[in-house]
Amino acid sequence: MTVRTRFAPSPTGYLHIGGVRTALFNWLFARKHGGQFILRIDDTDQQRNVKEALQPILDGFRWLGLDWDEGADVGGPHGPYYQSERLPRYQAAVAQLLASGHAYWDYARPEETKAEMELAEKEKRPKIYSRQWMAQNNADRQRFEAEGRQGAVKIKMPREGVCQFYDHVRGNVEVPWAGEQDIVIQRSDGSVTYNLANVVDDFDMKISHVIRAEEHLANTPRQIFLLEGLGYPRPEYAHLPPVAEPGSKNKLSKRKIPQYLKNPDFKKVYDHAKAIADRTGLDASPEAFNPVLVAFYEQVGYLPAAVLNYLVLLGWSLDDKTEDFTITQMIESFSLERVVKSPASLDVKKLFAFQARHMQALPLTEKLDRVRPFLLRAGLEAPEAMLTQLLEAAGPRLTVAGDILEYDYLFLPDEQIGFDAALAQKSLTAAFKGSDRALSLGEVLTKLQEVVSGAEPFDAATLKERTEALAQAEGAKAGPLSQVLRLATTGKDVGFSAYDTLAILGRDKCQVRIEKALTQVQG
RNA sequence: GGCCCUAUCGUCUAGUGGCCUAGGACGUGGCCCUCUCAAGGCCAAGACUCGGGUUCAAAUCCCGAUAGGGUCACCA
Repeated sequence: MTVRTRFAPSPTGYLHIGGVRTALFNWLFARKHGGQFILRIDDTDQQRNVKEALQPILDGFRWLGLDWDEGADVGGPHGPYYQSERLPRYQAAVAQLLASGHAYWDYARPEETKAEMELAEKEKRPKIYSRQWMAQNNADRQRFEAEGRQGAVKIKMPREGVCQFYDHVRGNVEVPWAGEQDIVIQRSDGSVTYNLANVVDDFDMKISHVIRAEEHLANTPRQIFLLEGLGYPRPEYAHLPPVAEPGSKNKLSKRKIPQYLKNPDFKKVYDHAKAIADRTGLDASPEAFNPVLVAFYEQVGYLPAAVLNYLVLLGWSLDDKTEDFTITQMIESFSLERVVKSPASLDVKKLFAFQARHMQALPLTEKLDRVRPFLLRAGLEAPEAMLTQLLEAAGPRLTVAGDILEYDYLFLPDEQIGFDAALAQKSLTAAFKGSDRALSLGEVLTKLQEVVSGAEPFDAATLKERTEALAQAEGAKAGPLSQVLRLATTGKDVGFSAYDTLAILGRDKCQVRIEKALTQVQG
Protein backbone atom coordinates (compact mmCIF):
# COMPACT_ATOMS: atom_id res chain seq x y z
CA MET A 1 0.00 0.00 0.00
CA THR A 2 1.25 3.44 -0.86
CA VAL A 3 1.44 5.80 2.06
CA ARG A 4 -0.39 9.03 1.35
CA THR A 5 -0.75 11.75 3.96
CA ARG A 6 -2.17 15.21 3.78
CA PHE A 7 -2.36 18.56 5.43
CA ALA A 8 -5.43 20.70 4.79
CA PRO A 9 -5.02 24.32 5.86
CA SER A 10 -7.70 26.95 5.61
CA PRO A 11 -6.55 30.04 3.75
CA THR A 12 -6.27 32.30 6.76
CA GLY A 13 -3.45 34.52 5.65
CA TYR A 14 -0.76 33.10 7.89
CA LEU A 15 0.97 29.84 8.74
CA HIS A 16 0.59 28.83 12.37
CA ILE A 17 3.51 27.04 14.00
CA GLY A 18 1.26 24.39 15.53
CA GLY A 19 -0.09 23.63 12.09
CA VAL A 20 3.41 23.25 10.77
CA ARG A 21 4.19 20.70 13.45
CA THR A 22 1.21 18.65 12.23
CA ALA A 23 2.21 19.12 8.61
CA LEU A 24 5.79 18.15 9.42
CA PHE A 25 4.74 14.86 10.99
CA ASN A 26 2.61 14.10 7.94
CA TRP A 27 5.44 15.02 5.63
CA LEU A 28 8.03 12.98 7.53
CA PHE A 29 5.79 9.95 7.61
CA ALA A 30 5.16 10.12 3.88
CA ARG A 31 8.82 10.68 3.06
CA LYS A 32 9.95 7.90 5.35
CA HIS A 33 7.70 5.40 3.63
CA GLY A 34 8.32 6.60 0.12
CA GLY A 35 4.78 7.89 -0.14
CA GLN A 36 3.13 11.15 -1.10
CA PHE A 37 2.29 14.24 0.85
CA ILE A 38 -0.74 16.20 -0.31
CA LEU A 39 -1.60 19.81 0.37
CA ARG A 40 -5.33 20.25 0.11
CA ILE A 41 -7.05 23.56 0.68
CA ASP A 42 -9.94 23.81 3.08
CA ASP A 43 -11.70 26.80 1.60
CA THR A 44 -15.33 25.78 2.08
CA ASP A 45 -15.77 29.07 3.87
CA GLN A 46 -15.92 30.83 0.50
CA GLN A 47 -13.83 33.81 1.40
CA ARG A 48 -13.33 36.37 -1.29
CA ASN A 49 -9.56 36.46 -1.67
CA VAL A 50 -8.55 32.87 -1.18
CA LYS A 51 -5.50 33.36 -3.35
CA GLU A 52 -4.19 36.18 -1.26
CA ALA A 53 -4.89 34.40 2.00
CA LEU A 54 -3.26 31.24 0.76
CA GLN A 55 -0.01 32.74 -0.45
CA PRO A 56 1.63 33.19 2.97
CA ILE A 57 0.86 29.57 3.76
CA LEU A 58 2.40 28.23 0.59
CA ASP A 59 5.37 30.56 1.05
CA GLY A 60 5.85 29.26 4.57
CA PHE A 61 5.89 25.64 3.45
CA ARG A 62 8.26 26.40 0.63
CA TRP A 63 10.60 28.27 2.94
CA LEU A 64 10.64 25.31 5.30
CA GLY A 65 11.26 22.92 2.45
CA LEU A 66 8.13 20.89 3.14
CA ASP A 67 7.30 20.07 -0.43
CA TRP A 68 4.04 18.51 -1.51
CA ASP A 69 3.54 16.02 -4.28
CA GLU A 70 -0.02 16.96 -5.06
CA GLY A 71 -2.27 19.83 -4.16
CA ALA A 72 -2.41 23.59 -4.27
CA ASP A 73 -0.43 25.13 -7.13
CA VAL A 74 1.03 21.83 -8.31
CA GLY A 75 -2.17 19.89 -9.09
CA GLY A 76 -2.18 16.12 -9.40
CA PRO A 77 -4.28 13.16 -10.51
CA HIS A 78 -6.78 13.24 -7.63
CA GLY A 79 -7.89 16.86 -7.81
CA PRO A 80 -9.32 19.33 -7.59
CA TYR A 81 -7.48 20.05 -4.36
CA TYR A 82 -9.55 23.04 -3.37
CA GLN A 83 -12.68 22.13 -1.48
CA SER A 84 -14.54 25.03 -3.02
CA GLU A 85 -14.23 23.25 -6.37
CA ARG A 86 -15.48 19.92 -5.12
CA LEU A 87 -19.07 20.71 -4.31
CA PRO A 88 -20.59 18.28 -6.85
CA ARG A 89 -18.66 15.41 -5.26
CA TYR A 90 -19.99 16.34 -1.83
CA GLN A 91 -23.52 16.67 -3.04
CA ALA A 92 -23.35 13.24 -4.59
CA ALA A 93 -22.15 11.82 -1.30
CA VAL A 94 -24.97 13.52 0.60
CA ALA A 95 -27.51 12.10 -1.88
CA GLN A 96 -26.02 8.65 -1.43
CA LEU A 97 -26.21 8.90 2.36
CA LEU A 98 -29.80 10.11 2.15
CA ALA A 99 -30.74 7.26 -0.15
CA SER A 100 -29.18 4.62 2.06
CA GLY A 101 -30.82 5.99 5.20
CA HIS A 102 -27.58 7.09 6.85
CA ALA A 103 -28.77 10.67 6.69
CA TYR A 104 -32.05 12.51 6.90
CA TRP A 105 -33.65 15.86 6.23
CA ASP A 106 -34.10 17.84 9.36
CA TYR A 107 -36.25 20.90 9.91
CA ALA A 108 -35.42 22.08 13.40
CA ARG A 109 -35.16 25.84 13.69
CA PRO A 110 -31.94 27.16 15.18
CA GLU A 111 -33.71 28.38 18.30
CA GLU A 112 -35.38 24.99 18.75
CA THR A 113 -32.08 23.18 18.59
CA LYS A 114 -30.62 25.66 20.99
CA ALA A 115 -33.46 25.16 23.45
CA GLU A 116 -33.01 21.39 23.37
CA MET A 117 -29.32 21.66 24.01
CA GLU A 118 -29.76 24.07 26.85
CA LEU A 119 -32.32 21.83 28.47
CA ALA A 120 -29.99 18.86 28.15
CA GLU A 121 -27.24 20.88 29.71
CA LYS A 122 -29.49 21.89 32.56
CA GLU A 123 -30.67 18.36 33.19
CA LYS A 124 -27.13 17.07 32.89
CA ARG A 125 -27.99 14.71 30.07
CA PRO A 126 -25.89 14.06 27.00
CA LYS A 127 -26.70 16.61 24.31
CA ILE A 128 -28.36 14.36 21.83
CA TYR A 129 -30.91 15.57 19.32
CA SER A 130 -34.48 14.35 19.87
CA ARG A 131 -35.10 14.00 16.11
CA GLN A 132 -38.38 15.77 16.70
CA TRP A 133 -38.13 17.64 13.41
CA MET A 134 -36.68 14.80 11.41
CA ALA A 135 -38.56 14.16 8.17
CA GLN A 136 -39.48 10.48 7.84
CA ASN A 137 -40.79 10.85 4.32
CA ASN A 138 -41.68 13.33 1.61
CA ALA A 139 -44.97 14.20 3.25
CA ASP A 140 -43.12 15.27 6.38
CA ARG A 141 -40.80 17.39 4.30
CA GLN A 142 -43.69 19.14 2.62
CA ARG A 143 -45.45 19.72 5.89
CA PHE A 144 -42.33 21.22 7.52
CA GLU A 145 -41.63 23.36 4.51
CA ALA A 146 -45.18 24.58 4.52
CA GLU A 147 -44.46 25.83 8.03
CA GLY A 148 -41.71 27.94 6.53
CA ARG A 149 -38.94 25.74 7.88
CA GLN A 150 -35.65 25.24 6.10
CA GLY A 151 -34.15 21.81 5.76
CA ALA A 152 -30.62 20.71 6.48
CA VAL A 153 -29.20 17.22 6.15
CA LYS A 154 -28.08 15.44 9.29
CA ILE A 155 -26.50 12.07 9.75
CA LYS A 156 -28.46 9.45 11.61
CA MET A 157 -25.99 8.21 14.17
CA PRO A 158 -26.47 4.80 15.80
CA ARG A 159 -27.89 4.96 19.32
CA GLU A 160 -26.30 1.80 20.59
CA GLY A 161 -23.05 -0.11 20.46
CA VAL A 162 -19.55 1.27 20.44
CA CYS A 163 -17.32 2.78 17.82
CA GLN A 164 -13.92 1.23 17.92
CA PHE A 165 -10.77 2.29 16.16
CA TYR A 166 -7.05 2.00 16.45
CA ASP A 167 -4.98 5.12 16.76
CA HIS A 168 -1.23 4.96 16.16
CA VAL A 169 -0.61 7.35 19.01
CA ARG A 170 -3.34 6.49 21.51
CA GLY A 171 -3.83 2.79 20.86
CA ASN A 172 -7.34 1.37 20.89
CA VAL A 173 -10.08 3.93 21.30
CA GLU A 174 -13.66 3.03 22.09
CA VAL A 175 -16.56 5.39 22.29
CA PRO A 176 -20.26 4.60 22.73
CA TRP A 177 -22.31 5.54 19.70
CA ALA A 178 -25.11 6.75 21.90
CA GLY A 179 -23.10 9.80 22.86
CA GLU A 180 -22.62 10.95 19.29
CA GLN A 181 -24.65 13.79 17.93
CA ASP A 182 -26.54 13.82 14.63
CA ILE A 183 -24.37 16.46 13.04
CA VAL A 184 -25.33 18.56 10.04
CA ILE A 185 -23.53 17.56 6.86
CA GLN A 186 -25.37 19.82 4.46
CA ARG A 187 -26.52 23.25 5.52
CA SER A 188 -29.85 24.71 4.50
CA ASP A 189 -28.06 26.81 1.90
CA GLY A 190 -26.80 23.65 0.22
CA SER A 191 -23.19 23.95 1.30
CA VAL A 192 -21.58 21.05 3.13
CA THR A 193 -19.72 20.93 6.39
CA TYR A 194 -16.24 19.93 7.34
CA ASN A 195 -16.75 16.33 8.37
CA LEU A 196 -18.47 15.32 5.16
CA ALA A 197 -16.00 17.14 2.92
CA ASN A 198 -13.12 15.70 4.85
CA VAL A 199 -14.25 12.11 4.46
CA VAL A 200 -15.00 12.46 0.76
CA ASP A 201 -11.70 14.20 0.08
CA ASP A 202 -9.63 11.69 1.99
CA PHE A 203 -11.24 8.92 0.02
CA ASP A 204 -10.92 10.58 -3.36
CA MET A 205 -7.32 11.49 -2.67
CA LYS A 206 -6.56 7.98 -1.45
CA ILE A 207 -5.25 9.15 1.89
CA SER A 208 -3.85 6.16 3.74
CA HIS A 209 -2.92 7.79 7.04
CA VAL A 210 -4.86 10.57 8.69
CA ILE A 211 -2.39 12.33 10.95
CA ARG A 212 -3.90 15.35 12.65
CA ALA A 213 -4.23 17.27 15.88
CA GLU A 214 -5.94 15.73 18.87
CA GLU A 215 -8.87 18.11 18.67
CA HIS A 216 -10.05 15.92 15.81
CA LEU A 217 -10.10 12.78 17.89
CA ALA A 218 -13.71 13.52 18.75
CA ASN A 219 -14.53 13.88 15.06
CA THR A 220 -13.30 10.40 14.28
CA PRO A 221 -16.42 8.40 15.19
CA ARG A 222 -18.69 10.51 12.99
CA GLN A 223 -16.21 10.34 10.18
CA ILE A 224 -16.05 6.60 10.53
CA PHE A 225 -19.84 6.48 10.43
CA LEU A 226 -19.81 8.62 7.31
CA LEU A 227 -17.18 6.68 5.43
CA GLU A 228 -18.76 3.37 6.27
CA GLY A 229 -22.11 4.66 5.11
CA LEU A 230 -20.45 5.66 1.88
CA GLY A 231 -18.70 2.32 1.55
CA TYR A 232 -15.20 3.75 1.80
CA PRO A 233 -12.26 1.94 3.39
CA ARG A 234 -10.97 3.22 6.71
CA PRO A 235 -7.67 5.04 6.75
CA GLU A 236 -5.18 4.64 9.57
CA TYR A 237 -5.44 7.26 12.27
CA ALA A 238 -2.92 9.10 14.40
CA HIS A 239 -3.90 11.96 16.66
CA LEU A 240 -1.12 14.26 17.70
CA PRO A 241 -0.98 15.96 21.08
CA PRO A 242 -1.84 19.64 20.95
CA VAL A 243 0.81 22.34 20.86
CA ALA A 244 0.12 24.51 23.88
CA GLU A 245 1.07 28.07 24.73
CA PRO A 246 4.20 28.90 26.70
CA GLY A 247 3.97 27.77 30.30
CA SER A 248 0.46 26.34 30.11
CA LYS A 249 -1.53 23.61 28.47
CA ASN A 250 -3.92 25.95 26.71
CA LYS A 251 -4.10 25.95 22.97
CA LEU A 252 -1.61 28.25 21.32
CA SER A 253 -3.29 31.31 19.92
CA LYS A 254 -1.83 34.09 17.88
CA ARG A 255 -4.05 36.64 19.54
CA LYS A 256 -2.59 36.13 22.98
CA ILE A 257 0.83 37.54 22.23
CA PRO A 258 0.56 40.30 24.87
CA GLN A 259 0.04 37.61 27.47
CA TYR A 260 2.91 35.46 26.19
CA LEU A 261 5.22 38.44 26.30
CA LYS A 262 4.96 38.38 30.06
CA ASN A 263 6.99 35.21 29.90
CA PRO A 264 10.64 36.39 30.14
CA ASP A 265 12.02 33.78 27.75
CA PHE A 266 9.36 34.48 25.20
CA LYS A 267 10.01 38.18 25.50
CA LYS A 268 13.75 37.76 25.01
CA VAL A 269 13.27 35.94 21.74
CA TYR A 270 10.65 38.42 20.62
CA ASP A 271 12.77 41.46 21.49
CA HIS A 272 15.78 40.02 19.73
CA ALA A 273 13.74 39.60 16.56
CA LYS A 274 12.02 42.93 16.97
CA ALA A 275 15.36 44.73 16.92
CA ILE A 276 16.10 43.16 13.55
CA ALA A 277 12.66 43.98 12.24
CA ASP A 278 13.08 47.59 13.24
CA ARG A 279 16.36 47.85 11.40
CA THR A 280 14.99 46.35 8.21
CA GLY A 281 11.78 48.36 8.20
CA LEU A 282 9.55 45.31 8.64
CA ASP A 283 5.96 45.58 9.70
CA ALA A 284 6.35 44.55 13.33
CA SER A 285 2.69 44.68 14.31
CA PRO A 286 1.52 41.60 16.20
CA GLU A 287 -0.66 40.68 13.21
CA ALA A 288 2.34 40.22 10.97
CA PHE A 289 5.20 39.70 13.39
CA ASN A 290 4.49 37.01 15.86
CA PRO A 291 6.48 34.01 17.19
CA VAL A 292 3.38 31.86 16.79
CA LEU A 293 3.64 32.33 13.03
CA VAL A 294 6.25 30.80 10.80
CA ALA A 295 6.85 34.03 8.90
CA PHE A 296 8.34 35.51 12.06
CA TYR A 297 11.30 33.15 11.88
CA GLU A 298 11.78 33.60 8.19
CA GLN A 299 11.79 37.36 8.46
CA VAL A 300 14.61 37.59 10.95
CA GLY A 301 16.76 34.92 9.40
CA TYR A 302 16.24 31.67 11.23
CA LEU A 303 17.28 28.50 9.44
CA PRO A 304 14.40 26.29 8.25
CA ALA A 305 16.29 23.21 9.40
CA ALA A 306 16.56 24.62 12.91
CA VAL A 307 12.86 25.41 13.13
CA LEU A 308 12.02 21.94 11.87
CA ASN A 309 14.49 20.34 14.27
CA TYR A 310 12.81 22.07 17.17
CA LEU A 311 9.33 21.19 15.97
CA VAL A 312 10.02 17.53 15.40
CA LEU A 313 10.93 17.25 19.07
CA LEU A 314 7.68 18.87 20.12
CA GLY A 315 5.76 15.70 20.86
CA TRP A 316 8.20 13.21 19.48
CA SER A 317 11.57 11.85 20.47
CA LEU A 318 13.95 9.21 19.20
CA ASP A 319 15.61 8.24 22.44
CA ASP A 320 16.96 9.68 25.66
CA LYS A 321 19.70 11.83 24.14
CA THR A 322 19.51 12.59 20.44
CA GLU A 323 18.45 16.18 19.91
CA ASP A 324 20.11 17.33 16.73
CA PHE A 325 18.70 16.07 13.47
CA THR A 326 19.28 16.94 9.87
CA ILE A 327 16.22 16.69 7.66
CA THR A 328 17.48 13.36 6.34
CA GLN A 329 17.94 12.01 9.83
CA MET A 330 14.47 13.13 10.80
CA ILE A 331 12.99 11.25 7.89
CA GLU A 332 14.97 8.13 8.75
CA SER A 333 14.12 8.18 12.45
CA PHE A 334 10.54 9.31 12.50
CA SER A 335 7.80 6.97 13.65
CA LEU A 336 4.26 7.51 14.87
CA GLU A 337 4.78 5.03 17.66
CA ARG A 338 7.20 7.37 19.38
CA VAL A 339 4.86 10.31 19.34
CA VAL A 340 4.08 11.46 22.86
CA LYS A 341 0.49 11.54 24.10
CA SER A 342 0.52 14.61 26.31
CA PRO A 343 0.37 18.24 25.19
CA ALA A 344 3.62 20.09 24.57
CA SER A 345 3.99 23.80 25.09
CA LEU A 346 5.92 26.00 22.75
CA ASP A 347 9.27 27.12 24.13
CA VAL A 348 10.72 29.67 21.75
CA LYS A 349 13.87 29.94 23.83
CA LYS A 350 14.62 26.33 23.11
CA LEU A 351 13.90 26.91 19.45
CA PHE A 352 16.41 29.73 19.64
CA ALA A 353 18.99 27.36 21.10
CA PHE A 354 18.52 24.97 18.17
CA GLN A 355 18.89 27.88 15.82
CA ALA A 356 22.18 28.85 17.50
CA ARG A 357 23.57 25.37 17.05
CA HIS A 358 22.47 25.02 13.45
CA MET A 359 23.87 28.44 12.63
CA GLN A 360 27.23 27.58 14.19
CA ALA A 361 27.43 24.50 12.05
CA LEU A 362 26.67 26.38 8.85
CA PRO A 363 29.59 26.77 6.39
CA LEU A 364 30.81 30.32 5.99
CA THR A 365 29.76 30.66 2.38
CA GLU A 366 26.20 29.72 3.25
CA LYS A 367 26.17 32.17 6.11
CA LEU A 368 27.28 34.78 3.64
CA ASP A 369 24.31 34.08 1.40
CA ARG A 370 21.88 34.20 4.30
CA VAL A 371 23.23 37.40 5.72
CA ARG A 372 23.43 39.49 2.56
CA PRO A 373 19.70 40.12 2.08
CA PHE A 374 19.51 41.59 5.57
CA LEU A 375 22.27 44.06 4.87
CA LEU A 376 20.53 45.01 1.68
CA ARG A 377 17.21 45.51 3.42
CA ALA A 378 18.88 47.84 5.90
CA GLY A 379 20.40 49.78 3.04
CA LEU A 380 23.95 48.68 3.81
CA GLU A 381 26.60 47.38 1.49
CA ALA A 382 29.82 45.48 2.03
CA PRO A 383 32.44 43.91 -0.20
CA GLU A 384 32.56 40.13 0.02
CA ALA A 385 36.05 40.02 1.50
CA MET A 386 35.04 42.27 4.34
CA LEU A 387 31.87 40.32 4.99
CA THR A 388 33.86 37.10 5.16
CA GLN A 389 36.23 38.63 7.67
CA LEU A 390 33.29 39.87 9.68
CA LEU A 391 31.58 36.50 9.78
CA GLU A 392 34.78 34.81 10.88
CA ALA A 393 35.28 37.34 13.63
CA ALA A 394 31.67 37.23 14.78
CA GLY A 395 31.69 33.44 14.96
CA PRO A 396 28.98 32.05 17.24
CA ARG A 397 27.71 35.53 18.08
CA LEU A 398 25.68 35.44 14.91
CA THR A 399 22.69 33.33 15.84
CA VAL A 400 20.24 34.47 13.25
CA ALA A 401 21.06 35.90 9.83
CA GLY A 402 19.55 39.22 10.81
CA ASP A 403 22.08 39.51 13.62
CA ILE A 404 24.49 40.84 11.03
CA LEU A 405 22.83 44.20 11.64
CA GLU A 406 24.32 44.21 15.13
CA TYR A 407 27.51 45.14 13.36
CA ASP A 408 26.10 47.96 11.32
CA TYR A 409 28.72 50.28 12.83
CA LEU A 410 31.19 48.69 10.47
CA PHE A 411 29.25 50.00 7.49
CA LEU A 412 27.73 53.20 8.75
CA PRO A 413 29.28 56.53 7.77
CA ASP A 414 31.77 57.81 10.35
CA GLU A 415 29.57 60.77 11.30
CA GLN A 416 26.97 58.38 12.63
CA ILE A 417 29.37 56.76 15.09
CA GLY A 418 28.92 58.11 18.57
CA PHE A 419 31.36 58.14 21.44
CA ASP A 420 30.47 57.69 25.09
CA ALA A 421 33.24 59.44 26.97
CA ALA A 422 31.93 58.37 30.36
CA LEU A 423 32.11 54.69 29.42
CA ALA A 424 35.57 55.20 27.96
CA GLN A 425 36.69 56.84 31.18
CA LYS A 426 35.47 53.82 33.09
CA SER A 427 37.61 51.49 31.01
CA LEU A 428 40.49 53.88 31.42
CA THR A 429 40.19 53.80 35.15
CA ALA A 430 40.20 50.02 34.99
CA ALA A 431 43.29 50.10 32.81
CA PHE A 432 45.25 52.10 35.34
CA LYS A 433 43.87 50.42 38.39
CA GLY A 434 46.71 49.53 40.72
CA SER A 435 49.09 51.82 38.89
CA ASP A 436 50.42 54.96 40.56
CA ARG A 437 50.00 57.17 37.53
CA ALA A 438 47.26 57.54 34.97
CA LEU A 439 46.80 59.20 31.62
CA SER A 440 43.82 61.34 30.75
CA LEU A 441 41.30 60.14 28.19
CA GLY A 442 42.64 62.67 25.69
CA GLU A 443 46.19 61.47 26.17
CA VAL A 444 45.21 57.87 25.77
CA LEU A 445 43.24 58.51 22.62
CA THR A 446 46.23 60.31 21.17
CA LYS A 447 48.48 57.39 21.95
CA LEU A 448 45.95 54.94 20.59
CA GLN A 449 45.89 56.99 17.46
CA GLU A 450 49.62 56.34 17.18
CA VAL A 451 49.06 52.64 17.74
CA VAL A 452 46.68 52.61 14.82
CA SER A 453 48.72 54.75 12.46
CA GLY A 454 51.89 52.79 13.06
CA ALA A 455 50.44 49.30 12.75
CA GLU A 456 52.10 47.51 9.86
CA PRO A 457 50.58 45.32 8.58
CA PHE A 458 47.20 46.55 9.68
CA ASP A 459 45.85 43.37 11.17
CA ALA A 460 44.49 42.13 14.47
CA ALA A 461 47.77 40.55 15.62
CA THR A 462 49.83 43.67 15.04
CA LEU A 463 47.20 45.89 16.59
CA LYS A 464 47.18 43.70 19.65
CA GLU A 465 50.95 43.67 19.87
CA ARG A 466 51.19 47.45 19.66
CA THR A 467 48.42 48.05 22.17
CA GLU A 468 50.13 45.69 24.59
CA ALA A 469 53.41 47.52 24.07
CA LEU A 470 51.70 50.80 24.82
CA ALA A 471 50.14 49.33 27.93
CA GLN A 472 53.50 48.07 29.09
CA ALA A 473 55.15 51.43 28.55
CA GLU A 474 52.46 53.28 30.45
CA GLY A 475 52.02 50.74 33.21
CA ALA A 476 48.47 49.99 32.20
CA LYS A 477 46.45 46.90 31.37
CA ALA A 478 45.99 46.19 27.68
CA GLY A 479 42.52 44.69 28.00
CA PRO A 480 40.68 47.78 29.16
CA LEU A 481 42.67 49.86 26.71
CA SER A 482 41.26 47.81 23.87
CA GLN A 483 37.83 48.65 25.21
CA VAL A 484 38.63 52.33 24.79
CA LEU A 485 39.67 51.52 21.25
CA ARG A 486 36.35 49.75 20.67
CA LEU A 487 34.34 52.57 22.15
CA ALA A 488 36.09 55.15 20.02
CA THR A 489 35.78 53.28 16.74
CA THR A 490 32.34 51.68 17.08
CA GLY A 491 30.41 53.65 19.64
CA LYS A 492 29.54 50.36 21.30
CA ASP A 493 30.83 48.62 24.37
CA VAL A 494 30.09 45.12 23.15
CA GLY A 495 31.04 43.10 20.12
CA PHE A 496 33.66 40.63 18.99
CA SER A 497 37.39 41.21 19.52
CA ALA A 498 38.28 44.91 19.40
CA TYR A 499 41.40 44.15 17.37
CA ASP A 500 39.41 42.21 14.78
CA THR A 501 36.99 45.08 14.64
CA LEU A 502 39.76 47.58 13.92
CA ALA A 503 41.29 45.35 11.29
CA ILE A 504 37.98 44.99 9.46
CA LEU A 505 37.30 48.68 9.68
CA GLY A 506 40.65 49.55 8.12
CA ARG A 507 43.21 52.11 9.13
CA ASP A 508 41.57 55.17 7.56
CA LYS A 509 38.20 54.76 9.21
CA CYS A 510 39.81 53.98 12.56
CA GLN A 511 41.83 57.14 12.39
CA VAL A 512 38.90 59.31 11.45
CA ARG A 513 36.77 57.87 14.24
CA ILE A 514 39.43 58.15 16.93
CA GLU A 515 40.07 61.69 15.81
CA LYS A 516 36.39 62.44 16.14
CA ALA A 517 36.34 61.04 19.67
CA LEU A 518 39.40 63.06 20.50
CA THR A 519 37.81 66.31 19.39
CA GLN A 520 34.77 65.48 21.42
CA VAL A 521 36.88 64.91 24.54
CA GLN A 522 38.97 68.03 24.04
CA GLY A 523 36.16 70.24 22.83
C1' G B 1 -22.88 18.70 32.46
C1' G B 2 -22.14 13.94 28.96
C1' C B 3 -18.30 11.61 26.31
C1' C B 4 -13.09 11.29 25.12
C1' C B 5 -7.87 12.25 26.05
C1' U B 6 -3.71 13.35 29.24
C1' A B 7 -0.61 13.54 33.97
C1' U B 8 8.07 12.63 35.25
C1' C B 9 12.58 18.75 36.87
C1' G B 10 10.06 25.87 35.21
C1' U B 11 9.91 23.77 29.74
C1' C B 12 10.75 19.61 25.89
C1' U B 13 11.49 14.68 27.05
C1' A B 14 13.97 9.27 28.39
C1' G B 15 11.77 5.53 31.15
C1' U B 16 6.94 -0.40 29.23
C1' G B 17 8.18 -4.13 37.10
C1' G B 18 14.29 -4.85 39.54
C1' C B 19 19.74 -1.60 35.37
C1' C B 20 16.31 4.71 38.76
C1' U B 21 20.18 7.16 45.15
C1' A B 22 15.04 8.74 37.83
C1' G B 23 18.97 9.94 32.31
C1' G B 24 19.46 13.95 28.40
C1' A B 25 18.29 18.95 26.38
C1' C B 26 16.62 24.23 26.99
C1' G B 27 16.44 27.66 30.79
C1' U B 28 18.57 29.10 35.79
C1' G B 29 22.94 29.70 39.39
C1' G B 30 28.30 29.20 40.20
C1' C B 31 33.36 28.54 38.57
C1' C B 32 37.13 28.44 34.55
C1' C B 33 38.57 30.89 30.00
C1' U B 34 38.57 36.22 28.66
C1' C B 35 39.68 43.20 25.95
C1' U B 36 33.63 43.67 26.30
C1' C B 37 29.69 40.45 24.51
C1' A B 38 29.05 35.66 23.00
C1' A B 39 30.83 30.73 22.32
C1' G B 40 33.28 26.72 24.90
C1' G B 41 34.66 23.68 29.39
C1' C B 42 33.41 22.10 34.40
C1' C B 43 30.00 21.97 38.53
C1' A B 44 25.25 22.71 40.97
C1' A B 45 20.10 23.24 42.13
C1' G B 46 15.66 21.08 40.03
C1' A B 47 10.52 16.14 38.81
C1' C B 48 7.74 10.67 39.17
C1' U B 49 -0.09 14.96 41.16
C1' C B 50 -2.42 12.46 45.46
C1' G B 51 -4.63 8.01 47.84
C1' G B 52 -5.48 2.96 47.78
C1' G B 53 -4.29 -1.80 45.91
C1' U B 54 -1.33 -6.05 43.01
C1' U B 55 3.85 -7.76 43.77
C1' C B 56 9.57 -10.14 47.12
C1' A B 57 9.98 -5.41 44.17
C1' A B 58 6.22 0.07 41.00
C1' A B 59 7.63 6.32 37.87
C1' U B 60 6.31 1.79 35.32
C1' C B 61 0.33 -2.67 36.26
C1' C B 62 -5.03 -1.97 38.44
C1' C B 63 -8.78 1.18 40.93
C1' G B 64 -10.24 5.89 42.75
C1' A B 65 -9.57 11.05 43.50
C1' U B 66 -7.57 15.57 41.76
C1' A B 67 -5.95 18.70 37.95
C1' G B 68 -5.48 20.11 32.88
C1' G B 69 -7.05 19.69 27.81
C1' G B 70 -10.40 18.39 23.77
C1' U B 71 -15.34 17.81 22.00
C1' C B 72 -20.74 18.02 22.13
C1' A B 73 -22.59 24.02 16.27
C1' C B 74 -26.13 25.04 9.77
C1' C B 75 -16.66 26.56 12.37
C1' A B 76 -12.73 23.95 10.28
